[in-house]
Amino acid sequence: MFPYLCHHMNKEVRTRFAPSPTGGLHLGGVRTALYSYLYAKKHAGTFVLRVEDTDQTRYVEGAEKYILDCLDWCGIAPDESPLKSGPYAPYRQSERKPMYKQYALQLIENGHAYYAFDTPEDLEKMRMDLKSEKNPSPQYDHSTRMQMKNSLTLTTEEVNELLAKNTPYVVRIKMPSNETISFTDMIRGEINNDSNLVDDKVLLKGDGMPTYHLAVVVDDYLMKITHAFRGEEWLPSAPVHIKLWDYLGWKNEMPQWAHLPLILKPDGNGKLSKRDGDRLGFPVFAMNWFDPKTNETTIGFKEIGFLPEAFINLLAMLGWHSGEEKELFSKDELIAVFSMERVHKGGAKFDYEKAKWFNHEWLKAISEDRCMMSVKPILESKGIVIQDDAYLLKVIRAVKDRCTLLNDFYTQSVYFFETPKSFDIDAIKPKWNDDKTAFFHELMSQCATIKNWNAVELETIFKDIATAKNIKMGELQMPFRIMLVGGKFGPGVFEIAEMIGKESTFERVKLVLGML
RNA sequence: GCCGCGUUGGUCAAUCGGUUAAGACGCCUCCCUUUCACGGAGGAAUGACGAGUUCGAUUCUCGUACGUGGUACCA
Repeated sequence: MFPYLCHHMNKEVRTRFAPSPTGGLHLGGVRTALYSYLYAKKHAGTFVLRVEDTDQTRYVEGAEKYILDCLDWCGIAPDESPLKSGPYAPYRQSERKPMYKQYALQLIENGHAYYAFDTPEDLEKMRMDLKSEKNPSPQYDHSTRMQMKNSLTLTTEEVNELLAKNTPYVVRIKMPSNETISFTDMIRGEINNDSNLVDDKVLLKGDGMPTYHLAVVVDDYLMKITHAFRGEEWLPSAPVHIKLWDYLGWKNEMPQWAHLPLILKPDGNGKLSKRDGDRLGFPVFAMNWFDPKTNETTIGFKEIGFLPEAFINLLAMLGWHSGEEKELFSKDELIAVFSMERVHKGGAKFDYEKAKWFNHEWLKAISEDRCMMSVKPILESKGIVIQDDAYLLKVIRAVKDRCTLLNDFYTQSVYFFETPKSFDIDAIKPKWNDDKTAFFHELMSQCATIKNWNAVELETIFKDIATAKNIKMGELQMPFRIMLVGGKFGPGVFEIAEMIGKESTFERVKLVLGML
């Protein structure tokens, strides 16, 4: 029925995420990886990570490991990667360097590419000479290539001589003239480009490394990639890739393209960047990123207290929608319902409030054990000593609904473990009087004889004394809360008192009484 | 400048020619709660603009505007 689709339908689905190891892993990058992962898993396929480290000048130590760690944390670890080798190794383009040149040469041989010997100065001169108001950025293309120093304008002998003398050169694609280059994008449908407007992109650089354009085509072919997802910023260079697949004779093996919409900054306009996060106070990287060049650490979603479940859930919903009202999806549910037909075309502004809402929902959804596993190390890292997991579990139950991020558990539960370091005295001092001081002394003396310290009994005694002394409960509960918690928050006071025990309760009451 | 892509409430979005134009986040009000949350019930708020096609356009076509991406020996 659709013969042109058959070659894809019969193949094992293979998708890839191909980041450059140049820094922190951005939200948009994780989402590209996530969609690639979901698509592959939905079709029982393979998800590959290929490191695009062809630009040696931008290489950052540690970035590759970091990216793998991020994917791991998100639960979308690749099936094949530099660390988990597979049938198409190596998975680093720098290690694949010897593989690219032959294809560049093949293109030259077939007349679809050419040697270019222009120096950076030559290029600069051409651009300066041709630059005008109408044409602010002149290109190396069909209109200019015959004025440049390349194997199209030089004789074969001249070219061979330059080559023999090891003259630096690049290989450029020779874009065709007067041709409409078309392809079908999974998200956007048919896209057409005028070949005259596309420049002769460099394929092989002076250092022998391929550019992205050559490498992505060669590697997607060699690695048998069937579906290639990438950011929308690649759309303008897609025609170059389309022609490359064609010229290399691999047209029938070309993957289906999907150019994902951009994630935009919440205010104003433009692509979301690390700077926006710094400015607006939210992370844009998946995990903490330590930049060895600046010695600066940028906060990540993980470290600020996001659950990986929530993180991929919110990312999935940023640019995709199931069509139903359900918004909370586990990874497995996403795999089941994900479809490219429901990916949006337009960019989406990132909304941190909504992101936090997802985490809050996930916090409610996960098991108490799971929650404890995540929270315990956070509390311990802040110096809280946890002797009893059963007690921790009770604390978590008591404060869970009040927490949005994992780190909130600290402020919401420190007072269960230690005496508050500060008390919001201003909240009670103005209305304080001797009657109230007497109330608390009476409370302690009556409680001293309690055999079974618990919230119900404490509350009864508390109320009885209040009634006897004719003081409103509200006037007493708040001070009591401040004494135990330090501030105006937390679960019911009597419940807190029961949990921290009689001794701690009295200790804190006396402490604050002394401050009034 | 040129080229590509996009445009439903403040934000994420449903709708695939006929609806009172869903739902969620956020915001506001009320209830619950003598704290902060959770929860519950309500509310305000939307099809960029202009043509055309059609009995009928948010939906299809064209134009305009706006936004965004690209225009490197960076990816």
